[in-house]
Amino acid sequence: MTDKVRVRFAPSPTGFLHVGGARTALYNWLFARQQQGVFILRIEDTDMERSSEAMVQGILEGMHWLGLDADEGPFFQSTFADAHRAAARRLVEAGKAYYDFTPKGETDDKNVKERIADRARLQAVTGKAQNPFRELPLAEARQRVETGEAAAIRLKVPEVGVSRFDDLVFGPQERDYADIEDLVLVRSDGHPLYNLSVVMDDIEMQITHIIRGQDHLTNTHKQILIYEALGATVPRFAHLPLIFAPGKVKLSKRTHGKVVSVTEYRDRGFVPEALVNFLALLGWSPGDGQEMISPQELIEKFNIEAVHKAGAIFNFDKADERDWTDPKALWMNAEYIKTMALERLSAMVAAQLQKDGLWREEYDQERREWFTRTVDLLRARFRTIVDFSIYGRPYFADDFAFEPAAVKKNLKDERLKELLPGLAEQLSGVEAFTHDGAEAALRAYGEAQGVKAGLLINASRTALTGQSVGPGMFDIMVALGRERTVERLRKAIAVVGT
RNA sequence: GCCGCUAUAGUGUAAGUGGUUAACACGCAACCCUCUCAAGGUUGAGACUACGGGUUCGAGCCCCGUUAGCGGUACCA
Repeated sequence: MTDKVRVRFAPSPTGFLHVGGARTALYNWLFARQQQGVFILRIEDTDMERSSEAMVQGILEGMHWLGLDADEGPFFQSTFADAHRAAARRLVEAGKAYYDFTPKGETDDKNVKERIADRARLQAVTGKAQNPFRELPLAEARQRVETGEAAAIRLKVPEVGVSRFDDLVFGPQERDYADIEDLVLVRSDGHPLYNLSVVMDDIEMQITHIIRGQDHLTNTHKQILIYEALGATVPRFAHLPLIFAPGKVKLSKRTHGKVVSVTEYRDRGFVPEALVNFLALLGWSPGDGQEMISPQELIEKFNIEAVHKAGAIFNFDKADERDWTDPKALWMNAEYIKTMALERLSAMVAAQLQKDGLWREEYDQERREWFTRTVDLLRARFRTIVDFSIYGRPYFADDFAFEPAAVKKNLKDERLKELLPGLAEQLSGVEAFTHDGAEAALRAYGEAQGVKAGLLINASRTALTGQSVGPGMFDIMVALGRERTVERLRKAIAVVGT
């Protein structure tokens, strides 16, 4: 490896980072880090109408959150439009491209796909005519352009032969030149088109490996033609299988909502490494069955040639609030929450509580240890950081709601109106308010009252947290402390039997 | 229409150069733990490897065909 690896992630400025784009960015980043190469970010804003600073912000935010910081950039493709136009003109001068004076056709109301098919069917009978301007003498063409006549610039594609390249993921690819039209490089209004722009920029930025979505696979042949016309070295290509929504349909924000946006994962309590881990495994695996892989390990183990060829489905159920995104991603996030360093988790939870107005300065002062211990107690059954604010609310705040189902299940027994205050009384008299101390007191009280301990325990859980599930009851009591425990047990009689 | 890519349980992935009951994870179900479960443990259901041929003693793996899905095909990116 003599030349330093240089890769780029080149998204359109759509206002947010798409999970598919995030995976593409991730694979580029992994490859760059592994090869000690350079990772570049370039915004493909050729389509001027669709771009603005704000549209780029979401992408930057998403990448930064995931930890995929670029070594160079962001660069903006539109900045280089003049160079692209100049290159196209050079190709014309060199006889590798030509001016096409055909008036720009009217676009009817049919969709693109239909128009293309119609034209193809027509050509099947007519026979494909060669562009009449392809062989127009250069001097004549130049003169017409100088008089102000509008002309697009098209690349001259060889009439016979095949184009070949070896894709790192998809293997050997070939395409007949006869199947490739003389592509437009620059529109008649002077606007350089995508295929020219990417190639020019990739040459300029000395990109060695182009890692991108499979939707660019067949067009790669066209781009190679441009590289060759320009006399540039053709880089290596690695196309990535697409990520689909359930039903193998295109994953789009329009139809699938925010699940496709990376910042949504941040906002809904994902640990960035968890999403990175999940995304990495969507189309690639280390082969040894390992699933929990840190970014550092990913860098070591990642192998572009082991990337899958078949598209993957990003599984989620729009109707299910709990499974708002892929269940496996959620599971993975829960694993990270369970196993990550407690200090870091606590910091993330603290930020979340601050955001939701549940934070108290003392959690970082005299109750710091309590706070960390509580986070540790709760993390076993939470799947996102946001869960700490929602399901963890009773632990961090005194105003919390009673879940109707929990009340119905655990606070139905009318006897509880007497038992709960009684239990509160008992607990306030316990000398050591510890897990075992509280348990002993509760069981003794249950026995004295002739009720099963389970009734009191389950009722207490709901009385203390409003929920029917959670950590072991006595752990909850200790976490809340004697005072709050006693108070909540007494107040809960208001909801008994409701 | 034409060109191309792909095809292993519901989902994500395994199964070096063809070799035994197709493995793992998520999800799902049941059971256990028991004070709850959305935690933990155990077990289980779920795939005639898209379909049809062929080569072979033997095919998820090789060959041919079919089908389906997807992508491309544009003065979109």
